[in-house]
Amino acid sequence: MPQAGPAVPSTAAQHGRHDRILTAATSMLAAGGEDALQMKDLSQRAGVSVATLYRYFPAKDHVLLGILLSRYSSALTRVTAEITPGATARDRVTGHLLREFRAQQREPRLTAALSRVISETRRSYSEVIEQVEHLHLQMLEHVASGGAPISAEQRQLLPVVQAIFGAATRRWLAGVSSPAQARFEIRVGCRLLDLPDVAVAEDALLAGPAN
Amino acid sequence: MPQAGPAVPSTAAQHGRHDRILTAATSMLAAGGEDALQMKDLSQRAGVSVATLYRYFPAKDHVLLGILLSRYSSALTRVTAEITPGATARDRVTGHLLREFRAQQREPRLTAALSRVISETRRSYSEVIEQVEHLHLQMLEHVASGGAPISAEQRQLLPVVQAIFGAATRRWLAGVSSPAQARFEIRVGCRLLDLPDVAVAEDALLAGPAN
DNA sequence: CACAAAAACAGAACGGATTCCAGAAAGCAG
DNA sequence: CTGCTTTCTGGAATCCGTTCTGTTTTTGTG
Repeated sequence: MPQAGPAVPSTAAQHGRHDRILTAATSMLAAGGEDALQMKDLSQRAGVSVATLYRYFPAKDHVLLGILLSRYSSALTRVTAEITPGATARDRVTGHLLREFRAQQREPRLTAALSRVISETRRSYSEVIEQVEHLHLQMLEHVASGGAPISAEQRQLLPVVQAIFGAATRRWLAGVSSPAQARFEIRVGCRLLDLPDVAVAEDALLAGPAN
Repeated sequence: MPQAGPAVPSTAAQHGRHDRILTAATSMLAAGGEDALQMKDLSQRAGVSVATLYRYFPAKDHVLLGILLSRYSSALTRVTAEITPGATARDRVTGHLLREFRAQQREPRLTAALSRVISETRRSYSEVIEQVEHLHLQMLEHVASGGAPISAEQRQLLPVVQAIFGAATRRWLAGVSSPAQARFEIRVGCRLLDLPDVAVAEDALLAGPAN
C-alpha cells in the first residue's frame, strides 16, 4: 500500500533532486521551448532516473507547474519585503503587472510554456494551479494594499485583473496582439480596481435564447 | 511539390468527410472529454483513414479548432440575424456572454477541450486561433452595436472583454471558481465597456524593479 | 472510354510520455 | 553491524499521436 512519493521533499538529497529537476527544466524551456523539454533528457540532466523524475512530478506538466510554484513563491517573498511605489492601488497594481509582463518578455519560450500550463483545466492539475494562482493573488493583494488593507470590493476584483493579465500575456505570445496592445489591455484591466458599486445583482440579464 | 490538402474541402464528398470528422469528434469530446478523443478511433467513426484524417486536420488540436470554427461561424450567422435585446451596449454584451456561458455549462467536457485549445500559444495554431477569435469578436461587435455602430473605444475594449470571458470560463472549468463567481467576473468585465477615457498614456508606470 | 494526377486507404513504423519491473542503494530501528 | 523498508535506477514495455509506404480509388480531362 505505501507509495506516497515526495510531493514535498524532506531530506537534503531529495531537496537537491527536486531543485535540480526544476533548474534543468527551466533552462531547457528557456532555451528551446516546450518541445525541447523531454522527460528522458530532463532526467539525465537532473541526474535522476526517469522513474524518480516521475515520482517527484507525476507528469510533464507538473514539472512546469513546479517551476511556477517555485517562481511565484520566491517572487512573493521578494515583493512582500518592500512596499510597491504608486499613489493608488490601481497604480501600484498596474505598475507591478507591467513590470511582470516586461520580465516575461525576456523569456518568451519559458513564458509560453508556463502560460499554457496555467490555463489547463484538467482536474488533476487544479490543486496545484490553485496554489499558483493563490500565490500570485497574494502578491497582487500586497501590491495593491501598499501597506494598508484593501477594500473587500477590490479584493473581489483582483482575480479578474489577474485573469486579464494572463490573457493579455497569452494573446501576445500567440502573436495575436503586440506588446503595446498587451500593455494596453493590462492597463485597462487594472482600471477595474477603480470601479464603483462592484456588487451587481445576480442574473438580471439572462433572458433570451442561449448562444 | 503538389500536396496541398483540403484545408477547405471543395467537393461534396470532401465536405462530407470534413463534416463527419467534426461531428464524430464533437460527440466523442462531449461524451468522454479530451482523453476519449483518439485519432485512430476518430478516423474509424468518421469513416476515413488515419492518413486522410491528418490530411484534413494536421494535428489533433486542429480538429478541436475546426470544431470551434464551425460552431462560432454558425453562431455568428445566427446572432447577426437578429438584434440582441438590451438597453445599452454593456447590457447586451453582458447578457449575451452570460447566455454563452450557460450554454457552455451544459457541455463541460467539450467546453474544457475547446477552451484549452483556444488558449494555446503555439505559432502553428495562431492563424486558426485568430480566425476563431475574430468570429467571436464579430459576434460581440454585432451584439454590442444593437443596430448602430459602436464607438472606437468600445471596439478597442471588446477583445479584453472576450479575454475576460474566456478566463472566467477556464477558471470555472478548472474548479477554481464557482459558476456564480464566473458570472460575476463576466458581469464585471463587461463594465469595462462603460469606462470613460479609455485611451491611456503609454508607459507612465514602468519605473521600479521588474518582478 | 482511357489515362494521369490527386485523394484515400490499410497498416507498418517512429517518437516521446508514461508505466512497469527486478535489482541496487540509502535510511533507519534494534 | 543487521535486517527491513523506502527510494532510486536502468531499461524494457505500453500507449497514442504522427508520419511513412505502397496500393487502390476517385477525379478531371481529352
